[in-house]
Amino acid sequence: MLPHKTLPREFYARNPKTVAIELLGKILVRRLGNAHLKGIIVETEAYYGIDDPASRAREGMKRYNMPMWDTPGLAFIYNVHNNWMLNVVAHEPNSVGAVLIRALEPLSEIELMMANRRVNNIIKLTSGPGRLTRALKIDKELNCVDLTMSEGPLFIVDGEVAHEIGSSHRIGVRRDLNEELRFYIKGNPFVSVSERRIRPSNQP
DNA sequence: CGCCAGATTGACT
DNA sequence: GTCAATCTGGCGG
Repeated sequence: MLPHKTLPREFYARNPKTVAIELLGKILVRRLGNAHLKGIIVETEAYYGIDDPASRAREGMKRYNMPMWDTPGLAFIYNVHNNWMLNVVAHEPNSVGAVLIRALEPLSEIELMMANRRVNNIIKLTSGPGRLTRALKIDKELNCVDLTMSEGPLFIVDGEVAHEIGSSHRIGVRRDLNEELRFYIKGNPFVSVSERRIRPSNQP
């Protein structure tokens, strides 16, 4: 089997919703020294620009959210309640957007991930946006890293997983759009919130 | 500088 | 189910 190829820039230069759906099954790779920590992306969320009340871009361009206006395929990383959120910049030309990586299925260097998280329950290892960044040692140092570069510390490569896709409203946001923008691989045990625990909508 | 909100998590009733 | 820890960025004084 040939080594997986990184996803090209054009992959990310599309509507965030499309990118969120197509990132499912792809493989996130974190290089730490000689080790490659890998996980299959099993859950994502799409965020738009100023028209999206749940988006970090809703208040217009600030220093911390500038990557959302930047080149598609860069990492956009910020902190929420002491947890780092890993996003991929994704939008059409002259637009704004990002995709949040919410859960991974651990693939390789699982021992290292467990050591980083100090848990021995593999289900809890990378099932959640804050959990996976801890397991893969991802923080603001990697903000704006180019995820199309296999020479870098963090990148995304093609996967070969056939899967069925589920969708729901986004998790944990205060003001959601009336649109399902969370996507996950159906039946995958590493998805952060089980299907039956999802309410039909976040709308008031 | 202090205050507050937030795309969370883990511990606990 | 409840609830607090803990950090960062934005904003007001």
